[in-house]
Amino acid sequence: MAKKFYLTTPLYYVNASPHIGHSYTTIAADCLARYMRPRIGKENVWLLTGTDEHGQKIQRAAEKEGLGAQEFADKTVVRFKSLWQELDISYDDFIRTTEPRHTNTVEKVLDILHEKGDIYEAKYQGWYCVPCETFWTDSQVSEKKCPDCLRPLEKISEANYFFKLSKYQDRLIRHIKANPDFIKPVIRYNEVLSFLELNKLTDLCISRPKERLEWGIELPFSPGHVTYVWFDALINYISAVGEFDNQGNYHSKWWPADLHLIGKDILRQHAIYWPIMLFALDIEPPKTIFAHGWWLINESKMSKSTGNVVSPLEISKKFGVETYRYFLLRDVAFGQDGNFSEEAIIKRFNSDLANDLGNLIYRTLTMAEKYFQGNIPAAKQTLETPQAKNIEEKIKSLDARVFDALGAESAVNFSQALEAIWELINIANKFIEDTKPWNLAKEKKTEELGDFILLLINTIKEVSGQLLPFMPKTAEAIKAQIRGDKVKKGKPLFPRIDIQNSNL
RNA sequence: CGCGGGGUGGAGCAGUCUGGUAGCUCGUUAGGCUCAUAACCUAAAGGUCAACGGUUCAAAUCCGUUCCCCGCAACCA
Repeated sequence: MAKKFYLTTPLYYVNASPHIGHSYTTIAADCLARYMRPRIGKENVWLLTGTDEHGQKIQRAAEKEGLGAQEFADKTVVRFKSLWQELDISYDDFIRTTEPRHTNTVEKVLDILHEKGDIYEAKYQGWYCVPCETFWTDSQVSEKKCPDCLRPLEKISEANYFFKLSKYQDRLIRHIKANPDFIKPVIRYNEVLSFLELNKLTDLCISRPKERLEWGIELPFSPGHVTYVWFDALINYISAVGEFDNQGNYHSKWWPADLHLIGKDILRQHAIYWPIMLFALDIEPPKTIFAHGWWLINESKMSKSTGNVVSPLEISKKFGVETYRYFLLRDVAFGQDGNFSEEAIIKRFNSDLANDLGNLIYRTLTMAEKYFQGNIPAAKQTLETPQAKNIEEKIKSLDARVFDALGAESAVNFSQALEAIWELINIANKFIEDTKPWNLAKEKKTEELGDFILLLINTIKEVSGQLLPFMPKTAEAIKAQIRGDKVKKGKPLFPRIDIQNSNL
């Protein structure tokens, strides 16, 4: 396993409230960080998240509310931070693109690349919609009308700065081919590679004139321009954990990032722009970029215009944080799209959490209290059944199976890890049925009964340990019921949701 | 003829590379059991594996054709 683990979420754009997609990436990242910490040492894991606060949309949104851009960002960033608190996100650092540590680094990067000749000035032609204050490229426009408001456009030409993506295209292709784990899952790897092989990259426009956009980081070599979103935002991954020296060399104990977790919608920026920026800066690219899928709402893409945006806060309040985390990480294989609905959550909750996990704990502790007055029986080695042996083996091998799914170099598969945990839970439930403890009790076979209970308790302990990164509070709640050599049954952890009789 | 992914019992998926009795979860039905949150356990029903054609002793799996769905197609967080 790696000696250090630096992982990131994207910087979320603060023009609106966080939605389920933001929470998905962040919960996944948190789960991985929690998984890695005990394994390689807390001090060797660094989880970075943060907010992207520059750009036109924020400037506009601020104006709408009669606030300054910074003021507006300050207000929105709180929504993200408090959501992360609610969802038990254990980030190590939270960076905002308006912080000096970031803006300084961006300026430095711009200077270095400008001096090197990888950023150059050029005329830029396109169409401008005066009422919308929006710039459109030729390819976006048809019949000289604004795609948004359909009003006539003005042809404009302005000077802007461009970054030489094209110069590094071949190198990027070589890098991708030499590093099969660079972009994951495979479908995204192929998508990026074939895109690069079939298209010639055009240089990236990285500036906006201040007359059109004021809210951004000024280009050090052209005070009339600010840099444009992606060039600003991506740099956070290095600005948060290191610095450039006077010779323009970057130093960081964390870089290269081990994993950038992103949504598939921002794959191109991360898999093409970002590594090329790093090539130009002579910095090693990240080890892996993993693009996960989307949550669809009633089979369709979540969007503000259709009004089907799901609030993570609302769902976690309704079903519990632990349920929310579990559902997102379990219901679809990481990388694929999923369908989000309350029905789907309830189904998972009832079958996995209430019936399988919750019930296993509850029935086991009930027996421990009923037959042994809450004492965990000492081992007597009387259980020799194949089922018992099987469980013992499964307990021993669970850690490795979860590791294969989650910790191994090329795997980030939360649902597979959870499936492995649930396999043990299900075997334990069957084991109870097969052993028939109620008969052992009637026949006064106390030693067997004791060994049986002990094995179940050991199962539950292992399960709760493995569950920790996914559902930290649940793991704690389970531990609280099994302390030392005593058990103390609490209320059911996941009381079944009765759809008919609930007001959900 | 742009590139790519996919169409498998009611739902969601695995299996396709390395052909050989079609598997998992949920749902449905029947039974069992009582430690348990109407839970748990067992069993059953249900699929011509999109269609057609080919290769083969044998195809969901290989080849060809057709139909359908979904991503990506340059600055969009």
